[in-house]
Amino acid sequence: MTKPQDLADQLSDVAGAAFAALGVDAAAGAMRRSDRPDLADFQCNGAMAAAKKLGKNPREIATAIVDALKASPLVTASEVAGPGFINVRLTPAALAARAEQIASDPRSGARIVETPRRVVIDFGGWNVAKEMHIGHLRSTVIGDSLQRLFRFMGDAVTSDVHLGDWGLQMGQLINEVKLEQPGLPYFDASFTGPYPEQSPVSMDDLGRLYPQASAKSKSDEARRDEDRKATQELQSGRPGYRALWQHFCNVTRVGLERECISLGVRFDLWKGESDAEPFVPALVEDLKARSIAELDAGAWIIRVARETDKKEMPPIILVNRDGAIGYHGSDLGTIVDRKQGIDPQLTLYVVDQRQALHFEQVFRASDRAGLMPESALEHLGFGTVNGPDGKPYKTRDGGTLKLQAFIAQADEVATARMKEAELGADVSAAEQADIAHKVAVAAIKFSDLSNVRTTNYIFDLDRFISFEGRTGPYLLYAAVRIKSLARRAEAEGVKPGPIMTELDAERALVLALDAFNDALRGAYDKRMPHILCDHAYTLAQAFSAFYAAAPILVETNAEKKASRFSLAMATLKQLELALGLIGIDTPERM
RNA sequence: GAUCCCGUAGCUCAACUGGAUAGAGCACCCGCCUUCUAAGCGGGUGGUUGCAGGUUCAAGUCCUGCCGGGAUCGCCA
Repeated sequence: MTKPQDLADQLSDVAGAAFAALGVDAAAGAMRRSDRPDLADFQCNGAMAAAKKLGKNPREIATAIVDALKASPLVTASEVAGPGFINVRLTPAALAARAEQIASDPRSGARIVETPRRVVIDFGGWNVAKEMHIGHLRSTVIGDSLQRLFRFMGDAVTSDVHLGDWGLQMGQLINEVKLEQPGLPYFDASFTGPYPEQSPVSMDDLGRLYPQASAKSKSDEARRDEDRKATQELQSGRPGYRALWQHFCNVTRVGLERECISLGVRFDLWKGESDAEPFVPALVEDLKARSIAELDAGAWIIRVARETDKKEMPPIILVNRDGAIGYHGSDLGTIVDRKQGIDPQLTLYVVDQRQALHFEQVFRASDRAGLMPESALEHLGFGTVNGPDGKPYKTRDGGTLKLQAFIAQADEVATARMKEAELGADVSAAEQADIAHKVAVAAIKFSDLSNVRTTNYIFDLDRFISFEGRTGPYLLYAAVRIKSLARRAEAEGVKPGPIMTELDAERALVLALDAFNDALRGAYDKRMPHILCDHAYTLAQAFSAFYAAAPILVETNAEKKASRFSLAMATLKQLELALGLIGIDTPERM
């Protein structure tokens, strides 16, 4: 990390040096925002642990640290509290200086990583022939937030949607189309082409055929064998199947791209499992030659169990007994592809938590095979989206809620809310629709991302698209009020000036702004977007309180007016930055 | 059966990896628009953190055992 430092880091340096002087690791000096704003701005709890190590009285040690802190020009008051808490209150000058720094910094006080890495983020992972539904929201929204965050922190990110386009479901689908339209040339092995350019199936057809085929394959052993065979033939290049499969992919992609535009999500690569296919044969041969892959019950497997394992660790199936490549094999092939192309130092897989075992297996196999070390591969699991019964969300009629319908519904509610509030009456219909959509997307993304990534959550439609309280629209509202303020200020010729922190609300706002860097670091290190959501909300809240308590344009004192205006503008910049990292776009008015 | 995750206010969720008086939002009650957008602000009610032990200056957080819910456990992805 490089300069400038946030207030906690500046204080930590002072306290850390004092601890070091006592022969304790400087890490003991870590300062953080106080839990007790009534007592302090920042606190340090290191004295207690240090006292234990040194066998000394914690209050005695804390007193020594306090003396050092008091000598700092940043500190106006510092004292020992309770068993050895160190409390610090900052000088107005220190707060003002930090506020100025944030106000003038395009990154709003956020630092950047020292050594950028090449990072691949694999998310989305939608399946061909399946329309996006509510269950696909998390990977998309979390992955997108992470790619924005990692880029902002300075890493070289490549995002890849990694479509599910290569497994058994493709064979199932081919056979299902064959049942319905047996006369198509795709099924005629003697047909020499060319195949029709027009797809024989629409997305609606696929949406109908897919569950149908899947159900048959599940219940009917003979049909399943047929599906396996078709899958194997597709994978080994049967022209008719390839041509038909290409139609499935194309038809699906049109719909997926539409959702991406609607959600404001972008991928660098639209690769799929099938793109790993060219890398697999050589990989398999190599692994066989090195005896890493072994033949077992007709399948080529890689054993990944370790003696230290507490749980059962099944081997991965590199090539199944039909000669087809499953998702184990294609995931390894994908690693080879990325290694040869991008050569990432870190790969993040944003995939359902239920696939944790799968990724552990693949990562171990990759490590054993010398493709990429386990340490460079990370599965970022997320919880499932459940209904009120605690089971994966279903609509009242038992079906899945399509993402497109869900977004449309959110748009409608947002539009209705705008009318109700009589806002935006003076803008064009097109702008109104644009605002409503931004509000809807903000509501959806914030609802999802503010949950801890790893836990399941209960999906409540009304709560998801509610616009009051701790919601995406609340954040937009705060930003929009500042934008409105900026327009008026412009018209009145108000200019920003030196920042002062007189009122409690002003102090609180500066402290909130200062916390951005720490929130970013937390969200980045832990790959947890909810920490960013939390920060954005806290900031918006601090601003709303400030906005109510501190008049700006009507303030008669010119210095106060200029200071508050500066604070407002600094807040807007940081709020928009933070929202941008969550994937939320701010309208000009609402 | 084995392994892992979860259990916090009526509801939905936080809690900076062991710190002070466990915080938000919704719902409910009381105030605030002749000052910059009331999708807002201020205040209030609401907790034995599933249960029982243990570790220590300090436990929602760590260890053990229960209870309840969920997920996963070789040729589907």
